[in-house]
Amino acid sequence: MHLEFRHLRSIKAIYEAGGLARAADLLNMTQSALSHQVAGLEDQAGIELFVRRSKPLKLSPAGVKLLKLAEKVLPEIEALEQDFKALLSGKSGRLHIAIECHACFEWLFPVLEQFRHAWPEIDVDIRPGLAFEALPALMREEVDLVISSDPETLSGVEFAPLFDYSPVFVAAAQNPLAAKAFVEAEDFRDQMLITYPVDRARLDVFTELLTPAKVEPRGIRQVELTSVILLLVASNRGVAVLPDWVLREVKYHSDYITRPLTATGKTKRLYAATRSADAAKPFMAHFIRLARTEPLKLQRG
Amino acid sequence: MHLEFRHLRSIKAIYEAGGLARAADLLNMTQSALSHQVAGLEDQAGIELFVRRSKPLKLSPAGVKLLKLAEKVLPEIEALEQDFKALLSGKSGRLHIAIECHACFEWLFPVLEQFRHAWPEIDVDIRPGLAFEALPALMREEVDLVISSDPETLSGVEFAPLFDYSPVFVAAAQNPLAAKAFVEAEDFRDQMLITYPVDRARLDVFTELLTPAKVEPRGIRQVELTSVILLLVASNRGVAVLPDWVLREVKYHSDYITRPLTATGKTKRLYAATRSADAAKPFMAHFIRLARTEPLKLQRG
DNA sequence: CAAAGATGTGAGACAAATTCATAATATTCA
DNA sequence: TGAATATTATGAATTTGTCTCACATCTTTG
Repeated sequence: MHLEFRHLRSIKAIYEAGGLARAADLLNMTQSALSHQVAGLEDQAGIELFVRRSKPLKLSPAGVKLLKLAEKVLPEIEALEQDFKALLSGKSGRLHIAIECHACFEWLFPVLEQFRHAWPEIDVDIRPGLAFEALPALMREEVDLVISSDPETLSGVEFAPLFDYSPVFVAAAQNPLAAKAFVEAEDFRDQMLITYPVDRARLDVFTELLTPAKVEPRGIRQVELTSVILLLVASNRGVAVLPDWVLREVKYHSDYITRPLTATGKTKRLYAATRSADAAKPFMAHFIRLARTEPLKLQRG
Repeated sequence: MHLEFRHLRSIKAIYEAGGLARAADLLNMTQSALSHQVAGLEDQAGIELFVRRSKPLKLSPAGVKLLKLAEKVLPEIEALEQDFKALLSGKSGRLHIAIECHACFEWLFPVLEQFRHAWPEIDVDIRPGLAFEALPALMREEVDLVISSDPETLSGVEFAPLFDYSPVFVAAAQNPLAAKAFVEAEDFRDQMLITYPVDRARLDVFTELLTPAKVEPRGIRQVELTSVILLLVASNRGVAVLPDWVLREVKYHSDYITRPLTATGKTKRLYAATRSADAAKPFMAHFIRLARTEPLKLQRG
């Protein structure tokens, strides 16, 4: 049976108009075409849709079923067209975010909470699966925004600066390094280092300090959750380097000490990467604005 | 936007097959045709349905919405086709019954109760609106079965005999006519006659007795409900003539007397009229079988 | 970087839907 | 009942749109 929407529209029109000729008018076609169409459909379905004994065509039982279907399905199509309009106008859309920096959860959640409030139609999601390369995924439209601290010049991708942060050393209060005003690469040589379970290239300790100085810590332990890292640090099972916004609560806690990396401290900048085509969209702009201002509040504590 | 089922099927196939070429196979057409179709649809909708940066075609947000629609709508079409098959095979169908004889409710309800049990798929209804001529309505397929006591030779319509019944006179026990062993036309001359509110031609009292004898009762009161008629009769506000199956409960009740019409009694036969095309359908045959046997149980009390 | 794999494009073949003109049929009203 | 009116059906010609074929273009992969 080769049913098409055209047929549903026709059935509905014939029912509502109460006759072929009037229905044909509604559908902007000739009465003849409608007659052919109905005949063809009845032929295909092998069942009569109308009772022809009386002249103003009347629906048969099968016709009634078809009409019911039409009345259920046709509105759904119109709804879809509305959805598409919303997508085009930018009220609706998708914002799937890939984060390269593991600790970004901390400030991203509050930002997303505010964002969802302002843009309820947008399909928001975070893809923490760092299993894939984020920027290629962005270009393949698998994700729509990438949080990264390494801007690249890439055609079709724009990097918007978000905010600066400092990777900060954190250790237990009883750790010998508490005596120092700041830490250097050499200080890690006899420390157990706790990191997120990601590649070294994405960990500030290594990119900013250890790799350039060719220093290897005594050991490395990979832990997924920020709160667990802090737990282990508190009991002096290791030390860690985390972004300042993560350490805001810990900073004045007596169990911990926090120290800058090197005498001057290190500063890094986070960026939001989006496809150029999306960059102009209002909801994207709004998200980036939020991601610029909200984390600052966290950093200030 | 000129969406068609074809497009829904295509979207679904492309999604499931994970690529144009494989999907085209599934749909029994060339990859090229599918490509054209998708391109055309995207053009119409003015929105891209697929992400083309990566080669095994991937759905865009709009495409996902379309897919969702497809997954909702396509099963409904298949369900419809099943419905049609059921209609054709005779498992499903419509049985709208027109009754010319008003008192038939009494035996029709029990019959329908049994019938609905056996044929739950059949759309059963009673059309008591005696405002219309039943047989023309049958031919126009507005109803599917007519209960009548006047068979006619009509092409395309078949009359199946159901059962015989007697129109029986009923009056209050204190009515003077209680003294008689049977009633005749003349006996009605000074009685208030209670009837259903239908044409005289459809009332047994008139067709069998009064009209041939040219007797007019003292008065006529039209009442819709059988139980109300019996109520009025009990309080001697009038007399009535009702089919025997209606009087089964009343027969041995001390408030009432029942008497045959004329010395020999009158006998009439009820018929079920159906369109010849429907007569062979199993559910019709079953209904008629029930309508032959069930009322007898009522008549016997 | 070349081969393999996948999608896009354009012209022509083909099928299906539509139109026009007109026939057939049903309904209405006198 | 029969003419007038309204409604649906039919057939041939035409238009529209879809599909196929052949080939170009682009991506991915080893």
